[in-house]
Amino acid sequence: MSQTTVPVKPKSRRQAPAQLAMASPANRMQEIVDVLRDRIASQQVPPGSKLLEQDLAEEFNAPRTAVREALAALEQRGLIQRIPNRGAVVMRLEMEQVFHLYDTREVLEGLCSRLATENSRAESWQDLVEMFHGPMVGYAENADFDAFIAGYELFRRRSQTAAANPILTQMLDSIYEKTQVLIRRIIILPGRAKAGLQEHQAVLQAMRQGDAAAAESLRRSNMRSAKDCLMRYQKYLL
Amino acid sequence: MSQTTVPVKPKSRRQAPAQLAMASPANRMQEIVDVLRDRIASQQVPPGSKLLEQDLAEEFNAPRTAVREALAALEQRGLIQRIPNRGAVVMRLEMEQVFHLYDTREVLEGLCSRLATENSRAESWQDLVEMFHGPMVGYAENADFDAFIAGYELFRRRSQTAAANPILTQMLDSIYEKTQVLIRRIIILPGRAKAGLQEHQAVLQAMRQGDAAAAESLRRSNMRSAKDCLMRYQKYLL
DNA sequence: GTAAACACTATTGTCTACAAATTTGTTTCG
DNA sequence: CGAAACAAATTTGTAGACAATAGTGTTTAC
Repeated sequence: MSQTTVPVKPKSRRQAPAQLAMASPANRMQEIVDVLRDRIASQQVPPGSKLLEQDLAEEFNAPRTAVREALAALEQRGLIQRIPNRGAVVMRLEMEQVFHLYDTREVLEGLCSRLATENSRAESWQDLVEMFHGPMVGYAENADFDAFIAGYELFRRRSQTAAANPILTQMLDSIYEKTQVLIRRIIILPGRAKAGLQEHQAVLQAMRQGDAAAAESLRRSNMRSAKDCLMRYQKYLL
Repeated sequence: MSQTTVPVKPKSRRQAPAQLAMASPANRMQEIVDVLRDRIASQQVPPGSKLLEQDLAEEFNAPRTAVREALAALEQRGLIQRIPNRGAVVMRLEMEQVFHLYDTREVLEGLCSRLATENSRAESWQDLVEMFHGPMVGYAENADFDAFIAGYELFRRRSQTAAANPILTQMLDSIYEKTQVLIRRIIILPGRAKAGLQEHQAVLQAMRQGDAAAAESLRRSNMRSAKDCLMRYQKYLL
């Protein structure tokens, strides 16, 4: 009664073609955003670089308007900075900001581990437990960082999926896309790979036992440890 | 040496007019975003309403392009939904999403209280302690919800400022602008105002004593308590 | 009388042209 | 020879026009 019904009219006169799953406004623009996002995150385009609208328009065979919208999106995500009549430059991340990112990431990752543990059966983590006690040990010892990082990302993806919280996922992703480049630099620091491995093992053990509180606490410790390492060696990094 | 220098040229030939503090691309567009944000957050425009580009363009005396950019920004912030050739509607928040928001908010508010405590002198919270033991008690008893909520917001602002973490601030704001309407509905629930007041008093006491860990823990309890209240009375709310 | 087919209207999406501002290059004066 | 002033070119910002698509109303056939 008091429920003010939606102005949406479900009067199905002509069936909708049922292809609603597409990108909202322009799939063209979204592609530009994705490509630029990858380039920035992987530092193919270094921080401080200028992004010219016309160049991008020619490269993507798109009108300048589409590029403009893409740049607006990237600005909102904090990946580029646009100065009024001077164009867009790739955001440079200062050490201070990195610390802010890691402080925030700490509590979000903790939440993610907790929710993942609460929402899924304890046995479902068995394969990851085995992976982090098996192959991952080898990757760490042999300094096979690509495989090692891939393991980390599998853990993250699985955790996020199990946590089943879109808001959380979105926020974590917005942090990842800014700090992605740092992971490769942290992992090569003295003792970091081994420490990270052990910490992940501890988190996974808690998850395997269904101990959500421990999983959260251990994951947060893990993030703090990574940040500490970052602080100790910051002069060698940025 | 290995430091790839920026393509930015600090060759100061003609001094910049030093008015860099303005909104990035178009201050016109930003205004439209802000106004629409307020209307949506305060539900002057109810969920499910259609937003017509032309109407908005006329109202703001702006070209449709500007309105379009504003809508794109609002979509990215999750306040509206744009369906390909059908326009933009104000996002409706489902109960499930509200719970996701509160789970995430819990850990972020906890972090905020902890950082605020760590970064500022313990004495600096004295005035808020007094406010929450003085005037705020009266507001709660007399059901003066506007003043009560204003007190809450002062606490939040002060905490955020003291925490001094832009990333955190941004994420909390993005949660606030979605749940803002709920606060007025939660506060009137049986016993909620009084419980919230006591919980805030506890958090402030911890902050006043410089106990950052306790502040974080108590703030998280506070958020959980609010969420519990929300769950218990959800059938009366959304 | 109901349902499909057609035409019309309204709204969104895309593109091009023009205006404003900034940077770069050149010249001139001390 | 260096610094300021001027001019040209590049680049961003804005606006409006055109095209495409979805929704609505009307007609027509069974």
